[in-house]
Amino acid sequence: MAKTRWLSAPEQRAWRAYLEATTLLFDALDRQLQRDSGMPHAYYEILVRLSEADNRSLRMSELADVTRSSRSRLSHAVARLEERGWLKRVDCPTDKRGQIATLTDAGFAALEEAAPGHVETVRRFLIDRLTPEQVAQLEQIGSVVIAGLETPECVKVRAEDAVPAPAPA
Amino acid sequence: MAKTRWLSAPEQRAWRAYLEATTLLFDALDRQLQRDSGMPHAYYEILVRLSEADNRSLRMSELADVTRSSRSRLSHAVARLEERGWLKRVDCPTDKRGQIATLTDAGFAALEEAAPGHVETVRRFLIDRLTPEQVAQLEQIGSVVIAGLETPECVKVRAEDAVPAPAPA
DNA sequence: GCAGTTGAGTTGAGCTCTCAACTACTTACC
DNA sequence: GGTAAGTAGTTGAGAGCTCAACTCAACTGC
Repeated sequence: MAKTRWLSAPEQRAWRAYLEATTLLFDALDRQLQRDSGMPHAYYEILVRLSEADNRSLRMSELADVTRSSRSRLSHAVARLEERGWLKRVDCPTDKRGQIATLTDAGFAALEEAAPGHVETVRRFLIDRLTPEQVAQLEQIGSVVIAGLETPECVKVRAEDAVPAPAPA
Repeated sequence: MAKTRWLSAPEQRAWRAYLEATTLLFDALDRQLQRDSGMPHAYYEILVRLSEADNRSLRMSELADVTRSSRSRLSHAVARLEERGWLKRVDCPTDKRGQIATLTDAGFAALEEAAPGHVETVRRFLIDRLTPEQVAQLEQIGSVVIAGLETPECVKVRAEDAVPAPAPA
């Protein structure tokens, strides 16, 4: 294995600031949603994505893709959400292996109830603290990272092996 | 309650890009560490912070602060790490309520073993994808968010109430 | 038309994290 | 110096997540 390329001082500072900020922020968001709406953030995301889809419905695998969730995590989560009556699952007519998750009216109502407090928290702890330039920078940085992690090659790596391959320059 | 200030289009894009990138990245980091070193990222952070401290030791509450962890989470985590022999706890001589966590040689060795693969992954999926300007921007953004979440007022809010108070402008 | 393989989704065990309750000690105040 | 309030840390129950194993359906090639 090649000699480790440790992080430089500026890189280290950036990584730690990002890590700490994100830890604090995500914890705060999860706590707010859990307390005020009785759901973790991951569940909120599922409701949001379903609410935006045609017929408020998505195949499980599409839902997993857009929420950046593993199949297993989604399967567990959807089971819980179905127990609460916030969505229901029906068989896919064109592919008998498939399941389609549909947001119920109760689920939509729960989302409408939860959204204002959540958005307020996102604003308060993130967006409203940044300049418009920083908002744009954050989008740019996020996009680059997403691109790096969703190529077929990296999806594979993510799933099974992160050994330093001849990384794309 | 005041009318909700929804996110503008650029704000929404930035928030979602950040959220998705972070979800993917943190999942990838956790998976790499779990697979190659048998520990979650939170445990790695604990080992890192102890290794940097004087005498490789910190009070539980200081360790909780620097790792941005709740007391409870840290207490559970330290108990697991102690079972593995990676650290040990001793009573604090000056405050009988206190406990001091100390990294053992085995813990230090585990960290040395884990670090290269972890740093490689951070580089590969984050740092090496960014320009030096973006690295600096990320540090700036992170610092602003941390500052907003660690003021006494917000610590309190985080802990008990995120209702839209007359937020600092 | 029938193996073998791939894809969709689920399940259960094990682990981490959260929340709330609790013990034990310390500090402040009178 | 004794009580009240605050601080340090732990604990247990409950919930969500990960990993690996599994079922069932759809392709693929012959």
